[in-house]
Amino acid sequence: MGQGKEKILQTALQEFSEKGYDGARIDYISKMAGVNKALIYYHFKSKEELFTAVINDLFEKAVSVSIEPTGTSVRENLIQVMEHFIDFLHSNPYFVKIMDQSVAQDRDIFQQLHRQNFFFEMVMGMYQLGVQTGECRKVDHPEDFVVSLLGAVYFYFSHHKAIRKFYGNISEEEVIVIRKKTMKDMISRLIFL
Amino acid sequence: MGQGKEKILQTALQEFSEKGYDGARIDYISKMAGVNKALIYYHFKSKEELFTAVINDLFEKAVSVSIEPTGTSVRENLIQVMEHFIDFLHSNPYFVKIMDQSVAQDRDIFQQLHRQNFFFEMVMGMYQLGVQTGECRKVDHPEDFVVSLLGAVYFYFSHHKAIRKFYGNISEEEVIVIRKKTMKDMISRLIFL
DNA sequence: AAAATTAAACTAAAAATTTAGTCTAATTAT
DNA sequence: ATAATTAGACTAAATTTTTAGTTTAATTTT
Repeated sequence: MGQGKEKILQTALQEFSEKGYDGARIDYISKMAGVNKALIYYHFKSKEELFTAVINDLFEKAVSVSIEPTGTSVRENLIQVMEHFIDFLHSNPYFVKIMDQSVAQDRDIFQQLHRQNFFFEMVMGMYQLGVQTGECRKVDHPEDFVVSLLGAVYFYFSHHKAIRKFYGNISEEEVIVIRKKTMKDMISRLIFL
Repeated sequence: MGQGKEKILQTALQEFSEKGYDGARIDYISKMAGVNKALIYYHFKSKEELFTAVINDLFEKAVSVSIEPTGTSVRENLIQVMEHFIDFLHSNPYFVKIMDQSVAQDRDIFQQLHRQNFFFEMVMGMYQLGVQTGECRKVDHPEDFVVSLLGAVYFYFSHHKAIRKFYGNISEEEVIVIRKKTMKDMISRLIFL
């Protein structure tokens, strides 16, 4: 395999994540990737198939970074998982963008990806374990708490462009540190005793 | 004035919010609105201008529902404002959708809308007042707490399609009640003493 | 040799935009 | 009063532009 295919996928990810499926231009991708347009159609049947390939490629690389918490308490593990989530969103801005583009319009490939539920289920499971071990307080609607927590983490990244200014002139790394601290605080106060 | 213009704006809001700017089709808007395509160009110079008109129209109607908390404590007021925010997002699904479409791609009209900051500034101001009156605890990075809270509220609505299933077979109104309760709980535990 | 890649011109369809004109109700001039 | 004029709302059809996708023949890489 030549390096063309990989370059096309990279560039297409960027283009799709910035412009969305409809806004993305094949001509532009070929120009940016420095390959001939015909090469794109040599490797991929259509724009739709290129998009699908981009998504699958992204998920393969993304989910391969799996999450195996190693702490000794539910609290520790939950915080580990959340920090991992924050790091992941921080280092994969295209992931967030293309996710949101695909949610906003609802592209069918998205309905098929069961990985969407994965994170929710995991956090939910950890909470339930915490209730069993007596570490977590019982709440009436844990699913709503989990959704709120995930939203609290996700929102900053998904609306980064609009939100970032509220943090002033510090580096992105510093923001990430603050975010982790806040989330730790939130988790502790919200669902632990 | 004929009823055409209003009908076009309504239909265009729906179309843009569902398909995004690039995915939206003038043909489809005219068909759905039951008007001739040329009428759209009679009222609006271009697709871009129609989009801008839709956004402005939406903001006018949306922000006219202003928020004047009437409680006697910062806590009460903050909760009132948040509940109002939840109600607003609940009853304006197009607003949320078109917001997210416009944030994802960054359409320039969006940078111009100062109303984006409005809600953040208000909540932030209320928190600072709470610190002065001794109702709220001091946190190192209040801006990050406010962003997190807003995210916790917003996320459910922006990712409604993907998230809704976690709540099971209850009515949307019931979910809203739960959401309000959760937010009240979160606010109390997170920033009040 | 086979696979990967380029170049550039091309097609067909889709979508945006324009044109040239109609219809109607209100306003103005006679 | 009534004829002339106007202004706004609207339409049908044509035009222009954009864009995905193709083709062909040649070149480079493995």
